[in-house]
Amino acid sequence: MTKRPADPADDGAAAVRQVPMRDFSRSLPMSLLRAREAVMRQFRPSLREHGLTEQQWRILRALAAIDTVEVTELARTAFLLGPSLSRILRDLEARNLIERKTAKADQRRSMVSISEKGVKLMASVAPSSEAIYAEITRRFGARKLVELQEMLGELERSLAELGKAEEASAEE
Amino acid sequence: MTKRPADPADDGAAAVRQVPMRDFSRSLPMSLLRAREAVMRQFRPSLREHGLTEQQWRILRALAAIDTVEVTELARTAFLLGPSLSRILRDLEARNLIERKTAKADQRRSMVSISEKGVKLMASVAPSSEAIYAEITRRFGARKLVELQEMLGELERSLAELGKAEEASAEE
DNA sequence: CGCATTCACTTAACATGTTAAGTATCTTCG
DNA sequence: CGAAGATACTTAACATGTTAAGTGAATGCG
Repeated sequence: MTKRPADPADDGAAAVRQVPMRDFSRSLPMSLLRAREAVMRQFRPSLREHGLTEQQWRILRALAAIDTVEVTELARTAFLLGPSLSRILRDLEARNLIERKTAKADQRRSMVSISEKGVKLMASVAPSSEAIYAEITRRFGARKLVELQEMLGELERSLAELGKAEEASAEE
Repeated sequence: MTKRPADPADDGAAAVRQVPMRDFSRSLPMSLLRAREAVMRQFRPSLREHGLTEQQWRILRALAAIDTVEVTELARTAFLLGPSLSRILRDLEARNLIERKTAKADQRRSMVSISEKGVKLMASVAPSSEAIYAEITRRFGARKLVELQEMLGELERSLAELGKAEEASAEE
């Protein structure tokens, strides 16, 4: 048992377990993941009843507010990656919930808007969705909710510029 | 007839939709999603260099701390759904990063543990991972980080029992 | 004991996340 | 003008999220 290499460069596989890192369940990504899941768990059943996924609902909501947008801008608004958005728009268009037409000025751009049917679907989902949000707010506390969201925004801003320097210096 | 200029900005963006709901970008799920993405964006490149996804890393971390667990318990610890875990364990086992053997007492249960190779891989990733976490902590502030995590935990607890009553009354 | 239930996973099927490659269009600049 | 580069998507490929169904092994109970 006293067999222990004095050289710190030597790995000593057995020693690894003595460095457990932070308690796993308390890591920030985990906390965020669990919190978000707790929230989304409330919404999913209602959305599902209306045949919508969380992301599809995000897109419809974004479209309802913006009226008409190009795909790239919609991706930023709904916080979806291009490929995901591309697939979802294809499906939503097939279900006639959105409409698409290429911009005249720039044939590359595709302008997206919510359809009449999409508006109606939103109207049928919104009440229950709002009710759930209200209940969450009530349980957690309206003031704390605002405070939490401010902290989340601040965290986001704190990390916004992190990792840009590397790309600039290590481009290939 | 004067041919209308192809400028799309002239249609006046007709009356904004009626029921705007909360500002979309300020919804709680969105705030949580964005914050988590801002954090994970920092870790992914490093993990990727070592051939690991976020979830695979979660599993290895959980295993390193627990030594040996059954799959269901691991799912709870790593916060993964059964099917996802099942697939990932299959792959990690094929890469010899974990080991599996069915429990003697109960043939249904499968006991999972990290392998020697898995331990070494962890040791090679941990330093950079810890450095990134330290930088995030430094940028956001250690105290605020703790505060944020407490709020997240509280939010989670607030919603823990929500939605259980329905199932009890509306079982099919 | 025997059989319906429950349990611990695993498979299946479909949707999204993530990165890389492809395609068509537009822009730039010689 | 015209080829190189930039843009705005779209496809492809692989991994995970999510729900439902399947499989084999315990358990409960008459």
